[in-house]
Amino acid sequence: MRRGKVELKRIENPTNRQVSFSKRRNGLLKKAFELSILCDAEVALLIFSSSGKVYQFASHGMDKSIAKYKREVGLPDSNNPQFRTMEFWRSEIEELKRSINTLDARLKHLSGEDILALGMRDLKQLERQLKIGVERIRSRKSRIVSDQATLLKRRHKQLKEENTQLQKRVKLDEAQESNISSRIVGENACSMFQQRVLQDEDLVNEAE
Amino acid sequence: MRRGKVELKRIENPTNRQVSFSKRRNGLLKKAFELSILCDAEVALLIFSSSGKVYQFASHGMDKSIAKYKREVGLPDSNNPQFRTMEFWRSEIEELKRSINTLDARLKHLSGEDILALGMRDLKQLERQLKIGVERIRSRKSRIVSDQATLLKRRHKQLKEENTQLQKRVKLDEAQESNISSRIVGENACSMFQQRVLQDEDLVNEAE
DNA sequence: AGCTATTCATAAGG
DNA sequence: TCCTTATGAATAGCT
Repeated sequence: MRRGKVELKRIENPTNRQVSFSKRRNGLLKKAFELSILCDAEVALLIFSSSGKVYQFASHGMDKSIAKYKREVGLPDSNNPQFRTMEFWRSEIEELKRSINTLDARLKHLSGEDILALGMRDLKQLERQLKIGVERIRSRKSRIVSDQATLLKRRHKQLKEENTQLQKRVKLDEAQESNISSRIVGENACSMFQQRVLQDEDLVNEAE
Repeated sequence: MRRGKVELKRIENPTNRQVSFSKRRNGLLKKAFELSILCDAEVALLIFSSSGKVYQFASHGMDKSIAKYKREVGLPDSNNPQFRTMEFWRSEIEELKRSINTLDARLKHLSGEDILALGMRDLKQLERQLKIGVERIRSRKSRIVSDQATLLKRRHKQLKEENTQLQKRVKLDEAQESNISSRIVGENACSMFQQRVLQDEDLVNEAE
């Protein structure tokens, strides 16, 4: 039974505080609800307990009421993070789209498309640029071809040397009247030779 | 003096409703305040009157409480508009960046840059494309030159005709013993002739 | 959680 | 809008 009016300060006893919280919270939620019904008002109530739990009442939806609050009270705050972030993204996307348009136009020009609006000066520069590109690509192509030719020559030389060695060995074997172990060595060497030749054919085909 | 408990429905009498709103609003705000003090809770209360006025109480700041609500309640709702919008923008930007990278790579290749990783097949296609571009640009250039040549020829013809007419007129004037009015016509015709010649010289220069 | 004494809130009326 | 008043509602402290 209540003795005297309650003092307006934090209830120090944790148990009493928790009990009071529970009762007053329900009372507040009930009164918020009643106000919204009886007086046809939009009421939004958020209660966070000190232990972190959330209790809420919102007659017209919490998000709707928050949006309304932001609109009516938070409007002059144009440097709120949401607004800034949105502006940032908008400008970011604008910039990216501009980049794409520039790149796309340049690409078309280099392909000889959409060049009707270009003047003689631009056309000449474009042609110069294309010739440089062609030259670089030709140079790269011949570099690849010449590298592969070098490789072929080296392999050819290796093959010839192997061949010489093998012929020597065959002669040696024949002279010594061949036995089983030497025949096996000879077969292995022969399959290695065939493998190399196949690789070289691939290289030649690709370089065409 | 209250007779019987209040019925939980909208108060139809507008005056009574307004008075009740005023009283209950204050009561609710007071109780919200008491709850926050007595029980050490975070309380945020928004009341919108039907006439549009906003009343609020927030023990820890309205924006702070709203942010806390969004964090704790709005987060698991992954299909809320904010989250969707953010995801949409992120993917939009990703896609744009990918487009830019593709265009940039293609542009470099067409300029003969960054082609070390390309194979013989790609290089050949690139060269073919560049040659097409060069051909289109050359074609456009010669079209411009030939158009201008046509224009020059037509003007040349016009000039010759004008010349003939002028010579005839001069002869006629001389034969009639020239007067003041015929001299003025002769001077105008002469300046027109000089102007045309200057324009044609510009055309020839630009076409080089 | 339920009870109860007590204070509080507030509808109606002026 | 404020005051008054009667009365229902809320709730602190206890069990």
